[in-house]
Amino acid sequence: MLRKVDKNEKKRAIALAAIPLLAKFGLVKTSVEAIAKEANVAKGTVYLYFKTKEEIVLEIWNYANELLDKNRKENFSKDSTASEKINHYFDFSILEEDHNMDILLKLLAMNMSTILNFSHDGLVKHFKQERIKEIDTLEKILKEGTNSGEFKTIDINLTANLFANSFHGTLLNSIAINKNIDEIRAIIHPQIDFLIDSIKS
Amino acid sequence: MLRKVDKNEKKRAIALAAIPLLAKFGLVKTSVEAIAKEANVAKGTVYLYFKTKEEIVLEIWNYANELLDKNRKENFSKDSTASEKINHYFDFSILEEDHNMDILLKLLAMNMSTILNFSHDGLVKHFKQERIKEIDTLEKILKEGTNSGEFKTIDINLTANLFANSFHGTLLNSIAINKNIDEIRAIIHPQIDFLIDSIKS
Amino acid sequence: MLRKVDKNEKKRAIALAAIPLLAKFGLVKTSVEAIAKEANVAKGTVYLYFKTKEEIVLEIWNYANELLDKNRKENFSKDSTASEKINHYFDFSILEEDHNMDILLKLLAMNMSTILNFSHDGLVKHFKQERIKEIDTLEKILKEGTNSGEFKTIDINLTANLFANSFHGTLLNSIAINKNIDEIRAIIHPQIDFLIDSIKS
Amino acid sequence: MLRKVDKNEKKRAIALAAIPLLAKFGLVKTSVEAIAKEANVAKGTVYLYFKTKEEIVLEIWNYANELLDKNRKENFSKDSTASEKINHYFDFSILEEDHNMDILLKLLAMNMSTILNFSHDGLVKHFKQERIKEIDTLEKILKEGTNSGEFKTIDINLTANLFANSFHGTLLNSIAINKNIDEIRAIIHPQIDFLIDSIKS
DNA sequence: CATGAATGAGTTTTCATTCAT
DNA sequence: AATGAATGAAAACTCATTCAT
Repeated sequence: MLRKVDKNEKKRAIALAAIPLLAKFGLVKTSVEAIAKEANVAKGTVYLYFKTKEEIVLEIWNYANELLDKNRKENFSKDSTASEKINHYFDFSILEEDHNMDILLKLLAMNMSTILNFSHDGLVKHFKQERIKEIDTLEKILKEGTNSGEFKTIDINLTANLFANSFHGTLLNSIAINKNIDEIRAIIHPQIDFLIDSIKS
Repeated sequence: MLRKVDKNEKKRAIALAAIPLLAKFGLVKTSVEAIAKEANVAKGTVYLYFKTKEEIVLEIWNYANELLDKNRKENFSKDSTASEKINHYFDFSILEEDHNMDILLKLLAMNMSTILNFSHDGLVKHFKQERIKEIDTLEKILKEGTNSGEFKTIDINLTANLFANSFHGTLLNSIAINKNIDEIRAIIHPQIDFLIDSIKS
Repeated sequence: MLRKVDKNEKKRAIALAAIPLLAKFGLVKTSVEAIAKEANVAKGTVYLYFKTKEEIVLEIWNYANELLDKNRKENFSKDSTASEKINHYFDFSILEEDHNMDILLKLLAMNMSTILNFSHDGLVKHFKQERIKEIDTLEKILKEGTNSGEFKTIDINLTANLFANSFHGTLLNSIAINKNIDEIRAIIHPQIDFLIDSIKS
Repeated sequence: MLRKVDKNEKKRAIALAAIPLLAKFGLVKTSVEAIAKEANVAKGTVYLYFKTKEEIVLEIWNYANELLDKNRKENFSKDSTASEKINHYFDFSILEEDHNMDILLKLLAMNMSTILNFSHDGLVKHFKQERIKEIDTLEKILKEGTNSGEFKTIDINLTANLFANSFHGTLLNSIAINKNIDEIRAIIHPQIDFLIDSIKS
């Protein structure tokens, strides 16, 4: 029983140790050797917990999603209006307490890079699920807003996608040209505000 | 008389032959060997025209930009209103005559993937320049629209970025989950229309 | 329990396996593949013990120096006069028990060839150190001989260099024209004797 | 008739252009491409005059020997004593008028390196002939000296070899540790003098 | 559970040589 | 005679993965 917990913890520990490396060098240029060293285990040990190198990325992705979900749940509970919820949906300040956001950004870039390379089916599948979940969440908030009269009558799905896509586009474009977390925030929030304004009654 | 070979033409021919491979397998998984075979030349010949494998990507990128520029120039000349210009800026139907758009999409994905991996300085530099050019072009169109009274008074830079980012975000998210060109078009255009509506006087 | 492998032993084993190949084909024409095959390991294993092909040569050089030092120490302890010591300094019969001298000669040729090509800094550095050690040793013997009255008053440094250089010259010239160890010995020893005679009181 | 002269001249011109490159980078690291460029001809042209890259080295060697022969002939005619002749045999100051001696030294190193690598039969054969000629010349001088009473009765062959070997040994050892022509001269001449002294009556 | 030595397929890149023009 | 585009064999080196201990 206890063993099992240990196992998951160790798995996650190895994955977390890999984050800065992956963020810095990307998946291809980060060797299992380096990950093992960073996690203070032997190379063989990594393979006890992960069948392939790609699985490490999957574990990190899981971790990141858990973080984001937790973040959003905490934020949402404090909000009253739909606008506030949208704002919080795209806000990660809570993560900042425990993590170096710039590393997380690079990690996101690496994940997106891997996905865009179609080099790992598991990751693509995961990404699709997350996308669906995301649009779903945004649609719920938007519906809430229209129901309450806070927002105009809009095409819910279209608008949810617009929010999500412009957010992701800004993120990726910004990361690609090496902007840091503060610069990115300064770009994203006005855009979200603009979009919210354009659907407010 | 020498065997007459137009160096630039041959260089481009090799680069174009590489497109489907790169689009399908990504840069890392596409070997120079495979590119050579696809281009019907010997491996050594590829290195006659490109110092490194990465340079092939750069040549493709150049080619793509030439295409897009040509496309836009042709489109713009036919337009009268700023709204039409924006719509055309994000429309690539002309390319469709000569190219398989789905392959070009995968290629775009691969390029973005390479950029997000920070694995090729030349490409990142190129990307930055293109971004600047893009925002510049969009700002000009928006200014034109506000001057003519077609658009409301808006934050030009913010709006230009919003257009560009939501376009890119949609593109990348869609490619990542394997949507084809027609599906992507069906998502992008309503979003562009939505944004145009929100700034119309 | 780990598979017990003495890293140093294995490293040396691979290096020793490389000797006949290097002696026969030289450094450039001997591939790591061939060395691996000769040592009955995989190519990757060679790189586990040596970062570059050149490092193998360095290890061989180390080995050769250890052999020679051991040989000289053993010989010197038996000698009484300076003349005898000089003679023994240039005598390698003890090595013959364990090694094929003709292969060692070819190896020496290859090392000298590598040095004269300036193609490996580490080796050149090593060679300089050995030269200094050699002249040093010879000077000590010569001093001993002059102090004891066995030799005339001579320019110690000049004479030490003369011994060393004529020895090396003979060796290299002989190897270059494919003389075998016995022929070389027949040339070297009379020369050494001639030089000793010319400095005897 | 004229054509033939042109051909040899061009062959030599290409070979001479190769000298600094070969001296600097060695045979293996000097590409035919680079030699062609240095000689201001196309790569294919080099192969009109030389069947293989190694033949270029052979041509250089021929050139060097012609130079040395000429140098010695001129010197010898001015000399009266055997001692002077020996001194002049090992003196190349005349070459200095037309050539950068340090480059010639590096070239010599490269040649010796090639020979010690047994990588070119033609060169080894050439080297053997030169050795024979050299010993022959020295023996003649020594005989002259003993006949005239200038030298003691000595083993002519042994002494000739000693002169030649100590000269070559000094040269190679010095080049190997990067000494320049002036430093080398400062080492060689005292050694030659020492040897001459030891055989003087 | 943990290790780390061993593997060998796979990739990039170089360059001597050929030969059509 | 001269060119230089094309070739493809050859080599160094990397690294994910396996498995004996």
